Amino acid sequence: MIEMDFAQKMRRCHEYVEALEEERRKIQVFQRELPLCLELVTQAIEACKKEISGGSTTTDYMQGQSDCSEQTTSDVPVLEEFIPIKKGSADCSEEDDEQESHKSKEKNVPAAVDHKRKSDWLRSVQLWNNNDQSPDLPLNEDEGNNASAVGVKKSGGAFQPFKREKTAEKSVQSSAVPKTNASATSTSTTESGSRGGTGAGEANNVNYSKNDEKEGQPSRKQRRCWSPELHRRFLHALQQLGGSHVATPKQIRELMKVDGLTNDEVKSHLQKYRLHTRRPSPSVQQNANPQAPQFVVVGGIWVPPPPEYATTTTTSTKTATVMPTSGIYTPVATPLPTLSQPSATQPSHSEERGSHSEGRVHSNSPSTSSSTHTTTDSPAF
DNA sequence: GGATTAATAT
DNA sequence: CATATTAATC
Repeated sequence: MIEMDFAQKMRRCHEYVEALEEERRKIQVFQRELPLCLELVTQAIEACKKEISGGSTTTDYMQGQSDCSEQTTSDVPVLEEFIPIKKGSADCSEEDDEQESHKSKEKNVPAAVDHKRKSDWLRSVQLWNNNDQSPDLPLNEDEGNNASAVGVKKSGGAFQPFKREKTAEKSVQSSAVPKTNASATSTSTTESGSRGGTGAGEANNVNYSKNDEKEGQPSRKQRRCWSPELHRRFLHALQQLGGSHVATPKQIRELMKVDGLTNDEVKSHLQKYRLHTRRPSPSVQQNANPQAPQFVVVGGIWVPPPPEYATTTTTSTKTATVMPTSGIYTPVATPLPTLSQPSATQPSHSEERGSHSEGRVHSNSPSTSSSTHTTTDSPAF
């Protein structure tokens, strides 16, 4: 009883390694943005393999993949997990609860304190607003649904067209722009439609046109929320295009297949994304090591680099200790269920994928050509 | 693509 | 009320 079969252990190890490798393939594309991440994963893989091949007796850590509690302070802060943190903010959130339990449930959470700290920085830099389908932004995923990996979107109270509660008053100025148009109707009915027939019904676009008739007050567009879902797609697109540095908003938009999404919106988001992927803390306490990014993005969430990097080695030698701390984590990058746009509701299909003004021929090779370069350089942004 | 501006959130 | 974030515009 005390110990499970070695065979079983082995199996687990293998599975883990496989999972890791898969993740590695996924982030390969982002090696520029998250070199550290890549390296860490690689190291983890190696360590695991080593462990497997070598005598695997001392492997305590494999034990339930949910143990190692106390903190893994040492190394491998590796992709803990991601799961969009929610910020119960008003605008577009309706998620409810248990994200926390979500994460912690599967694998232990080190310590309350630690956890707190983490979430702290985690939430400090999120890119999206937590809601899935924004009230007025119908993303059209086809029914295939893609609620797969990322913590299952709660399709539950999906949307409420009018949800401006607290902000309502302030944003009233935009009141002139009742974004609550048709959305109410269609959405309300298919609230669960998060995966149901989402795209179909809602043709409502975000037209908050500046001035319709009277009032030449060019009010700004209603802020659109980048839900995790949206961001996810954004990332996917980015990935397919070969990275945030080569992707162009136009292309991204097309790949995302979200109608109502404009170029500028994507552009803006991209800008922010790049900003965040760079060096968030350019000021104080600069690391001696410019190579080590301050933050990296994992599955859309920015995570801080391990303390080790701050002072110690660049090429982690001590990596040997790397271990599969956090047992199984759910991959954020889901297979991307072949999005398809059911309804082409945007007149602005001028430059679809037929005319790439830019002759960018990115070879998207996320999965296939992952071999040679593993932990390599960090371009130093 | 980057800098500003405006609206919000904290 | 000041500051930080973030999306919209310039």
